[in-house]
Amino acid sequence: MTLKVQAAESRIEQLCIEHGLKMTGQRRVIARVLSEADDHPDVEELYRRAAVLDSRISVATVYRTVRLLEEKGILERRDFGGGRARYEATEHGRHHYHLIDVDNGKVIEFEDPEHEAFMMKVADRLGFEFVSMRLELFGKKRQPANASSGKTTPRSRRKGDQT
Amino acid sequence: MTLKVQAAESRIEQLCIEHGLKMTGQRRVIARVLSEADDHPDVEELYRRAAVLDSRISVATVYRTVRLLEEKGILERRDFGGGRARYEATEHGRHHYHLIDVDNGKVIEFEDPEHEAFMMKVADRLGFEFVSMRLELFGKKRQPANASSGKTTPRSRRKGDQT
DNA sequence: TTATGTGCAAACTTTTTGCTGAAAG
DNA sequence: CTTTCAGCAAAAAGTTTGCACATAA
Repeated sequence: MTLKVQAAESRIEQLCIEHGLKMTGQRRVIARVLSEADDHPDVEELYRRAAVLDSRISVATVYRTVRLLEEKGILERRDFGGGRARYEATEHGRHHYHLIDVDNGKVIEFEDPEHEAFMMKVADRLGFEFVSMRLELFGKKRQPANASSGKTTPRSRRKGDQT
Repeated sequence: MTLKVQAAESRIEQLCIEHGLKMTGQRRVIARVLSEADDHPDVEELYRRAAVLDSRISVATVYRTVRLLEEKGILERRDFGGGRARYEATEHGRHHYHLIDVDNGKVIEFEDPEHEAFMMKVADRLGFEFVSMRLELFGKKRQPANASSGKTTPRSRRKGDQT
């Protein structure tokens, strides 16, 4: 009987294995960071989090891994405005979508259960096999009938967006 | 009576004027290029088209203009994968969406009349005022039951995508 | 006439890559 | 043992910006 000494494989690591990827220490760490993320980190942020678990990791590796996993369909790239790509694990069946607050870049997730099925039908009707989709909604927070409109509202594309 | 010698203002130029923008020669040209585009040009492409109409224009100006028009809500930025931002005029009411062929980057447009109304409701329910949305569907062309599977299929992100 | 826009080239930011040593299978 | 991966630093790609001149209103 083999004794399991290491922490169980993370969900993303599982998927990597299923896709036949060679599991290096670095990939395992990045996979774990991704599995534990419940937000939409960009490469910098993934790198930061990975470096905490294992400092002998480089940004280049994070870039290469993230690209690889995207090609395998394990990760999805998002663009919420802000100049850098952000990533989240692909969820099959239980898709969620994003509402981005244009004033501060904050991201709110929402669901629409019928949506994915509908999009698969659209793809099918156009002669395509569904691979993935993105739905991004941009909005401004509605003020709850409170007046002070002289706020310093950042308007242009900013670099450090949240969530 | 004033004689109109110049070509009529382009649709985008109209919008610029309505937004109180100073109309320089360059902006007029870019506005026209945008008005006449029925695809999703990136900055390079806009620059190329604009340079045909007026060669004393620079890429920097195209970047600045495109950014300005996006901030004014006249243009919308898209990311179809391929590393550069692509632009199209905002359409109010008659939104269309994009299906991207993951194998060759080609973009097909499709409509869904109920969709925008539904998204406005979602935004509203979450306490936001609808600003804009993006919907991108990625798919692989379904082979019409014809077998030859040994094709040289480009897989990674390529730089010169179509449409 | 004044505020704003433009061209140019340099700077910046994000992402990719060539090369050499390392490690997975 | 062979093939693929990682680190590093250099380069590429896309986009922004400072400055001096030009131009719209």
